[in-house]
Parts: sequence; structure tokens; C-alpha cells
Amino acid sequence: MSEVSRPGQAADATVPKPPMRDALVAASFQLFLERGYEQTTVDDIVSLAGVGRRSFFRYFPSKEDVVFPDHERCLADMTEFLGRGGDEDDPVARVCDAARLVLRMYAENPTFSVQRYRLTRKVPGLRAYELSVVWRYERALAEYLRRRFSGRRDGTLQADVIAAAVVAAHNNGLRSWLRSDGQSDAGAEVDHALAHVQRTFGPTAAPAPGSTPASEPTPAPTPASTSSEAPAEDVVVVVSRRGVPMWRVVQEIETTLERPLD
Amino acid sequence: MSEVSRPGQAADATVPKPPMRDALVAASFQLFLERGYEQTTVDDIVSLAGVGRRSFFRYFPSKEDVVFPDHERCLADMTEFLGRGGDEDDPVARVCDAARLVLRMYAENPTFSVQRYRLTRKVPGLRAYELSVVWRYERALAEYLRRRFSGRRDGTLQADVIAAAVVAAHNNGLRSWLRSDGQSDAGAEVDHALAHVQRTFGPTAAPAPGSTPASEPTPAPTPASTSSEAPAEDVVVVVSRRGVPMWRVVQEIETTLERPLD
DNA sequence: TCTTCCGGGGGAACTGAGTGCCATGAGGTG
DNA sequence: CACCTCATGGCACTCAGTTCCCCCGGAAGA
Repeated sequence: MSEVSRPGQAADATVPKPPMRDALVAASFQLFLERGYEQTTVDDIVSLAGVGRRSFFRYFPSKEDVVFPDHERCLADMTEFLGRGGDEDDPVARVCDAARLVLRMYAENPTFSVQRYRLTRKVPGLRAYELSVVWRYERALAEYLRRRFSGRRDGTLQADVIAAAVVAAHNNGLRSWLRSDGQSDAGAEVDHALAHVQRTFGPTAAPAPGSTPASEPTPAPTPASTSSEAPAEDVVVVVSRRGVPMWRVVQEIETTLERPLD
Repeated sequence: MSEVSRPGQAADATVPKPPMRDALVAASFQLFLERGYEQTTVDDIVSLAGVGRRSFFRYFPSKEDVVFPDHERCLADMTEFLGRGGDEDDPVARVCDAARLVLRMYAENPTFSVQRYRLTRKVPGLRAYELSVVWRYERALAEYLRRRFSGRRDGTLQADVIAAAVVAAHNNGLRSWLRSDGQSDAGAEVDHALAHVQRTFGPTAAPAPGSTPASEPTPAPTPASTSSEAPAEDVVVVVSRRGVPMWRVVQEIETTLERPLD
């Protein structure tokens, strides 16, 4: 359980593609699907792939890593995406777009993703491994937000909370798509979920969840399209109880409009 | 890496205290602190404790479990706490109080918690294990919220997001306390963090974080004090831009009031 | 008192993941 | 041809976790 691919293994993001790696992944999944993850030993895999046992651990630091062969590259893409891009756009929208990068990776191989999903649901060890992967995504988002929120009161707290919320929403949409065996619209699912958190935390302010559904904005069907919205100063949020007479509500709104927010 | 304590090991919540268990924990931490976690083998531990190697795995399903000896009981306490308690109080406040149960466990043994924190920060395997523990807490919170939000539109999405936010906020406060070597006020740190998410998601609706600071409510300094607020169904939230004519706003409010939430 | 059962503990042996070390063999360069 | 490098294979080792079986002491029962 070494969790990351520390060792040599430079072949992950730069070089084209070692055939060895793919052969090992293919052999692994063939065996995992026909007899289960724990019932498959590394020796089984390498003998099926026709390579030496030592080579397996040259390409994958652990048996679990072979189940998530693309996450390392995806994490690198995400950090690169977050590093690029200036301070002008909305931080929350940017981390949402960063999360969409992960979705895109899943959506590139629907059948593979669905098979892996079934595996990770059944095998506790794989679920734990996936958690550590997700945690690294969340850390990347949170650290980006911490930079953007530096100076804000409770900046790191907000960063941690928003990063967690974005990851949770993304995973909610992703799992919904995976449970449909890849039949539903992955992008729509995740857009819907991310729109929810963006509505909650975004600079356009937020209705409390569970109030007005407020027709889905679906800010960006295609990944990596940072949506830059109007600043928060243009938004008025009114909270009221049912049963309050309308004239009180209007009065409240007018009072609020007089006074500059902030 | 078996992650949970499946086997026998009935001695966790009910029976008073097996001395064997405590002896193993004590021996483990003594060795972990003086020569590191990975440099300590299970044989080292059992020979120091003066027991058989087999007994170690009778009490702890894996080497990692000895580092978190109380989490199983705490998780049981949390699920019990969430199971008890009716539908009258605010769900978000209740999960915040549930999170405080975890804090209380940490705060009961400050030096132990700080030592463990230093360990988990250094050893990737322990960090991964801790993630799986935290995940189980988060699942417990999310499942409770899903029950409470059943019927709401996007109920499970809201439940997942809020559970993740609560856990993130709790951990933010907890880590802050742990980094201070247990010198700061753990309860205050976590209360502050949880107040933030409660302000964001709470039934009294929420100013977007980062807009109005809104004097800290500090809902409950003592753990397990469910603050019972008005149910969310009685609240209407309207979001609008400045400059929108008032009749449009009133129309929007009336439209919302017509339609039952849910 | 002897027997029988039982349950906690100890120990030997086994499986399998992961690592270190070295040999080999192919390809490239002087 | 000599030399180097690098990818691979093979072997042996450590250690976590499991399986199987033993021992022992105490309690119940004849």
C-alpha cells in the first residue's frame, strides 16, 4: 500500500506509451473481472501477460495502482490547470472546471470506468486506495483556493470546505453516471451537481440549498471553460419566512437595496 | 490493509476493557515514537508486550488499526447519536453535533492525539488508513442527511455536499488544534469552523461566505447540544440582481410560494 | 475426583505483496 | 571490439496477515 507512484516510472505524462504498461493493465482487468481482485495474485497477472514479476512493480508501485492507471497523469493535469490561469476569474468556478477534468478522464473510457467502479465498490482495499486518490485531488483544489483566498478571513477554512464540497458534488454526479452503466449523460450529471455548489458558494451569491430550484444555469458543458460571473456586489439575497406579508418582504428588499452590501 | 475491524473482537464498545488491548497499544506507540512506524514490525510489538504474535491480530485486524484504537467505538457512538433524535431539529445542526463527538474523542487524550497526528502526517499508509476512517464518518453523516432530506429535490446531492463540508470544517479545526500541540482551545476551533458551514447551509439561510462576516453565533460550546431551529420548509430565499424591477421580484416570490418545496 | 467442554492465548507454517540485488541481453557509441 | 546504458528477468528476502493446531486453566457435570 504505497499509494503514490514515487519510483522511477517517468513514463506517465511525458513519453508516449509503454506497451508493457498497457499489457499489464489489460491482463489485470481480465483476471480481476473473471475471478475477482483479491483472488488474483500478481504472479497470475505477470504470467498471463508473459512478463517477469519484477517488471510489474517497475510499472506499478502496488497492486492497487494497476486499477487506477490514469489518475497520476490526471492529477498532474489538474495541478497544471490550476497553476495556469490568473487571478481574474472566479476561484470557485475554476475549481469546478478542474473537477471536470477528472470527469473527462472517466468519460473517456466508459466501459473501463464502469468495470472499475464495480470493482472498487466490492473490494475494501480498492475503495481505500481510491479515497487516497480523491484526497490528493481535494488537496490540489484546496491549495489552489487557499492561494486565492489568502488574506480573506478564514481563507483556509473556506478553501477546505469548498474543495470538499466540490469533490463531493463531482463524485455524486460521477457515481450517478457510473451506476447507470455509463448510459446517462455524465457531463450533465456533474454540471448539475457542480452548479449546486457554485450556487451555494459562488460569487453570484447563493440561495440556500432546498429553496428555489432556480433553473439550472449549466455554466459549461465542455470542460475547462471558466465562467466568469458578475461580482457579488450586484446581487441581493433576501431570506424570509413563508407567511410573512408581501409588503414586509418588499420593504425588506428596499431597505437592503439602500444599503451597500459588504 | 483491511480497513475495518470485521473479525471477532467484540471487545470494543460493550465490555469494560481488556488489558491485552491496552498493553498492545502502549507497546506499539512506544516503538512507533522511538523508531518510527514502518521501522517497527508486529514482532517487535508483541515481543515488547510479552505476548504472542497471534494475539496481536486477534485484537487488531491490521497493524494500522492499533494507531486508531477508539475510532470504531466513536463511529458506533455517532451512528447511535444520529439514529436517536427525531425529525424536529435542524439536520445540519445535528450533523455538526455528531462531528463534535469525534472532536471529543480526540480531546480526551490530547497528548495521544498529538502524537498520532505527527505519525499520520509522516506515514503515507497511516494517512490512507485515516482517510478510510474519515470516509466512514462522512458516510454516516451523509446517510443521516439523506434520510432527513428524502423527498427534497437533489436531496442526496445536498446530503453528500453538506456531509463533506461538515467533515472538512471539523478536520480544519481539529488539525489547527493538533498543530498547536493541543495548546489551543479545540472546542472553540471546531465550533468556529462548524459555525461557518452552519451559516452557509443552515435553515436560517446563508449569506455567501466572504460577504458579511456576521458575528459568530457559536451555537454550542459543549458537545452534543442540538440547536433546534425553524424547519427549512418555512424559509424562502430569493436571489436577485440589483436593478431588477420590484414587480419581477414580487412575482418571483409569489411563484415560489405557490409551489410546495420538495 | 475424574472427565468433558470451552475459550483465551501461543506457536508453527503458509500465502502473497513488495524490495534489493544481480545477471542477461539488446542497442548505441567510441 | 570494447564499453556503456537501460530495460527486463530471476532469485531471495522481509513482513503483514491467515490458517491450523496445540496448550492450559477454569467451570460444569457425573
